[in-house]
Amino acid sequence: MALAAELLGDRWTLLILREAFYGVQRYDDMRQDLSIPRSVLTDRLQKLTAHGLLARFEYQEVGDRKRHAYRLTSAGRALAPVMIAMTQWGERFLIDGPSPVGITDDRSGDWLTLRLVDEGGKQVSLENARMARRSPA
Amino acid sequence: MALAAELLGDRWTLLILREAFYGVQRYDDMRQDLSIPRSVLTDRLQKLTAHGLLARFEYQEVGDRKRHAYRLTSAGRALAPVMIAMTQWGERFLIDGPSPVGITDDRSGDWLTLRLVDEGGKQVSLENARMARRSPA
DNA sequence: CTCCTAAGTCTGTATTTTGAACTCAGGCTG
DNA sequence: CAGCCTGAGTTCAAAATACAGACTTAGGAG
Repeated sequence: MALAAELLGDRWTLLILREAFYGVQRYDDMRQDLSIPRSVLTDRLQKLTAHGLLARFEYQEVGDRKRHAYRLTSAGRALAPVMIAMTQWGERFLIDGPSPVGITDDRSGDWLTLRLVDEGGKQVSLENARMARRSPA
Repeated sequence: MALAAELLGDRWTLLILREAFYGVQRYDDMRQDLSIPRSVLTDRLQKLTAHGLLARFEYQEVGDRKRHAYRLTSAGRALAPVMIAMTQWGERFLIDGPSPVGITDDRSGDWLTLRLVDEGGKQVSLENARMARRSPA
């Protein structure tokens, strides 16, 4: 968790990843959406790429030259629960209502939420959750 | 989510909250655990308190004067899923193995994990999760 | 051969972080 | 009661980062 915090813990990285989740892949689109300074965007994209959360790829639109952009890797996509958890928290404690985007099941269309489940798959409330040290050496 | 990222998105805030989840309440204990500069710790504790994630309280050990320290509010505790999600992600992609702390159900002792569930409470895999805009205005 | 655009790099200034020293309140010790 | 100790800060200068804006580069279009 400390390592994850080190990687994600800065003002822009989480927002850049959110853009990536939204499907934004191009430098200038991110820059406009976020109003992020170019040098910082360049730096963060490089770091995220180096850590394997984003992959740089070339693309070419018809009648245009090759360009490159970024998309989430599987490691990047696996951060979805973090995003969802932050969104759900923000909805409850920051804006007191649903945010404009949510998560759905692409088969049923149901809205999805994150829950704690035990080893048998049963849902457990946060009230009953405790931190515990693994393998009490 | 952007608001949550703004609040949590810095190198130290998440680590301070983790300390709070571990039960660390005192300034100097946090400072030692994290090796965080005093001025930054003071600043972050103030911000977290101002935002209602931590509450400052007085305590007094026998034969000692009153001091104060910090503990999580309910809004702070509600961030647990974010911490858990980050920890689970780190376990899979950063350290490739279980981290030294996990979450248990305090009644059964079962280890708990975060899962996406649909409106009926059924678990859904991340593969089937899509971002969607709410109330297509 | 000049213009345009996406994706950068460069540069000088402003803000933040850092580490180290200093403060302050109160109990304890001699 | 003078000085010491400890937890919880504040203050300061130096270093690192972020910022805004100008500049660069590659290739297609006019």
